[in-house]
Amino acid sequence: MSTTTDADPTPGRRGRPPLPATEAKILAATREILAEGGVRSLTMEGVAARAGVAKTTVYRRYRSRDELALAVLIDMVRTVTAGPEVADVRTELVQILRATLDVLRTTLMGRVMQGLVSELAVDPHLSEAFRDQVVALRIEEVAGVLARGAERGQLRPDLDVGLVHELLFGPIYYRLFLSGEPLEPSFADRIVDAVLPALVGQRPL
Amino acid sequence: MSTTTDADPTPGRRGRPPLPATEAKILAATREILAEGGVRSLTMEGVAARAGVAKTTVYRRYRSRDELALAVLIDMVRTVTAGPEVADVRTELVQILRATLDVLRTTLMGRVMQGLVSELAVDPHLSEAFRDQVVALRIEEVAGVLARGAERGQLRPDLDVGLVHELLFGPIYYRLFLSGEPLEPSFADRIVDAVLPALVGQRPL
Amino acid sequence: MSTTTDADPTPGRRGRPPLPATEAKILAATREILAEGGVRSLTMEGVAARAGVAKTTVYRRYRSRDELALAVLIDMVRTVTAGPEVADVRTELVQILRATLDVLRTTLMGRVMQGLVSELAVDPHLSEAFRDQVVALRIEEVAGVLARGAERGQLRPDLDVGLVHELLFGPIYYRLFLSGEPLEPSFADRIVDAVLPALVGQRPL
Amino acid sequence: MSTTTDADPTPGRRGRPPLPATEAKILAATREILAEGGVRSLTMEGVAARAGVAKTTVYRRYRSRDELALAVLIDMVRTVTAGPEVADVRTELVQILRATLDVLRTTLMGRVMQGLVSELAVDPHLSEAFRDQVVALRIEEVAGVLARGAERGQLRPDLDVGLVHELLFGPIYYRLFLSGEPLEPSFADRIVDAVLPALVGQRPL
DNA sequence: GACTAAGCGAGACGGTACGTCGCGTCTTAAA
DNA sequence: TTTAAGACGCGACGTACCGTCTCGCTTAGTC
Repeated sequence: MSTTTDADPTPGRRGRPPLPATEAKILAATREILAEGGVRSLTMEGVAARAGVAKTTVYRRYRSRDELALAVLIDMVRTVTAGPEVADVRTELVQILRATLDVLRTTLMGRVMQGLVSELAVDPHLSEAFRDQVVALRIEEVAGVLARGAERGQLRPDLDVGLVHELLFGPIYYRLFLSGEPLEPSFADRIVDAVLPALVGQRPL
Repeated sequence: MSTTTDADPTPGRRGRPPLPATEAKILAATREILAEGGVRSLTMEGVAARAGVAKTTVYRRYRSRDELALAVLIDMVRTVTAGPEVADVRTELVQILRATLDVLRTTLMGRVMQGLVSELAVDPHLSEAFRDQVVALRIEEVAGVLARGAERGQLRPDLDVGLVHELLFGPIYYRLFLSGEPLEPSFADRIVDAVLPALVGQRPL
Repeated sequence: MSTTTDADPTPGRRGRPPLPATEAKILAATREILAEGGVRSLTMEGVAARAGVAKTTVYRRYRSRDELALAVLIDMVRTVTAGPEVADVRTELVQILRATLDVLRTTLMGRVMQGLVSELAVDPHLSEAFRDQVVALRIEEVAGVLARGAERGQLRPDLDVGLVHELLFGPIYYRLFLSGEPLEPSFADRIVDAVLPALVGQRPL
Repeated sequence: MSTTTDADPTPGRRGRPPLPATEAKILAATREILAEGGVRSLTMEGVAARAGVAKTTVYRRYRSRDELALAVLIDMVRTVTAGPEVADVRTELVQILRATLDVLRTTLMGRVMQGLVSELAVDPHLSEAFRDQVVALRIEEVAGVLARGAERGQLRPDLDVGLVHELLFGPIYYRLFLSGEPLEPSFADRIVDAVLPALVGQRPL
């Protein structure tokens, strides 16, 4: 007998449930198109065709091109795993930035971000989703490092996590979006070295 | 991408000369549309209609939507004037960043940049133009400050201008594009305070 | 195309029987939509929504939009009652035509016919049902009049009922479908007066 | 020198004039589709594809499916020529009706009419165009016959042309739309024979 | 009283066509 | 030669309905 007290997921749901295969086909098609031609070539029509799915089915799940692209992006973020915890603040920060640089340089993530950033900057709904599901993770990591650093007495205890996060990641995205400089791993070290002195100093940040 | 209004003195030219008024009408219409609906609503067709000009006329001057937007953007950058030269490195840097923050916050520049950044990141032709005509100016300013600071012995002499520039401006554009935090003037101080220690320290940047 | 509400006495039937209320709700919704927007706006989806019924439920009863419209039409025809039998051929014919004019002018019947005629003309299945259940009734009436008139010696005995029926009703539907002239009651008199001389004359019709 | 007083056809016209070839291709494609599958299968998309023309180009000329079908229909009506003028009323009327029957039976006209009639009955814009460009011609013919007949003393002089026209053509369209009886040529004779007595008699019609 | 077949709601799904927007090119007449 | 005007082929948009198909629930009759 089943345990009748188990919560039935969405109990009153009616109607035919969405096929999980369809979802997967759409995301796969989107990823392929993105890889081949970038965000410029991403169209709802193209995705539907490539996925072997009706246009209406795509629209039923993603109300816009951007929402779809964001879904793929978030899907990819899941795979990014945090590095091991070490005792040294500098090493930890470098690890975090390097992981970000690696993802942006070696996966679709960079191209998708480039194509998505204009929408992200303009559409509040989209940017909220992005911040909640992507940025928040990175901030958490930085917050953890700062907290541990402060405990050990290596860092000032009154640091503004948001600001530190902006100082660390800002240059990376600046390169991705505007300067076009390569996102080489050593960039992580240079950023951390530039910001770290301020994190230990006396003058309030 | 001709944005000059100078008279072209080509002697052997025949036929009707381009009306200078037309150029102005197009740029004005573009600016208005940009202000009202952002880059999303900027279309060649709309610009032509609003300017009371034929579509072909717009195309004759700007080969694409992006080229047109960039022309407006560059047109606006001209108006940004450098602050006065002072003896203090920190003050100079803060002045530079604050000027950038002011322009992005109070003029169309911010919205235009948000709308344009995806194109800028993707189109080499466009990004080159942007870097040559916009970024280069800012780097020059920073380079000047660093040089004077080194002369006075306030700064290390071996600094990488490009890197410093990225550290300073990165966080600002990060806010503009991704985090959505306000571009308040005090942000300039906080950035400079965070980076400055590294510019005077012993460890190589 | 079951339009009967009679209890189906099939003995071996199992499962839940159709709710009679559902049938009524669907027909009512159809009539309303027809009245408001004509046949153009009649959609299965709309009917289901308006009736508060699932699309599948509508399809289970009426396999197409036209079948549904025809059901409503036939439902309405039932209400048309024949006039009293009188001794005068002319009066009887006028009565018949006038009843038709009245129904077409004052009820939904006219609009429904206008919307349905294209389907009626093209779909053999549909037109057969229409002729059997609607036209046949009118022909019967005319046949009765002609027979009684012949018995009394008022009319030629060799008349072609089908032809007479076409001569009488043709002009009415011509107005309804093509000329747009009003279907006023006096039109009945004028038609009968035009056709009657031929029904009594010597020359074979 | 040109005669400056000559009326220049649409003198102030600007822009590229519509290609006549395009018009022809669209109408040809429409005719083909109509012939193959009837009005049911007539779609703007299909017409555009078959004509090798952009959908927008079709819409630029015909704002709806019905307008397009009507254009083809009117185009076909042009080709119907009147029979020779003879001294006998009956012969003339039979000629007219027979011509109509022939066109409806042997050309696309019948099928198009069947498909179009629902729209014709409902859309005032459409029905007006149809009456002005198609029905009016037939009424003119009938009017001519009646007038000449009255001059010769063969017909009553006070006949209502509109009514006579409805009596003559009503039965034909009744067959086309509702009864499904064949439109054989002899039907013309039977109609005329049925109506003619009333046109010469004493009782006012 | 349990089983079972149908009615029924809901909604996913693959489709077709819709009518519109904007693109970038072209052809024309006027300035 | 520039300009205004507008036709044109094209690609994509987002929506409306279509008719079919699962689902899970409800409601009978039959065993």
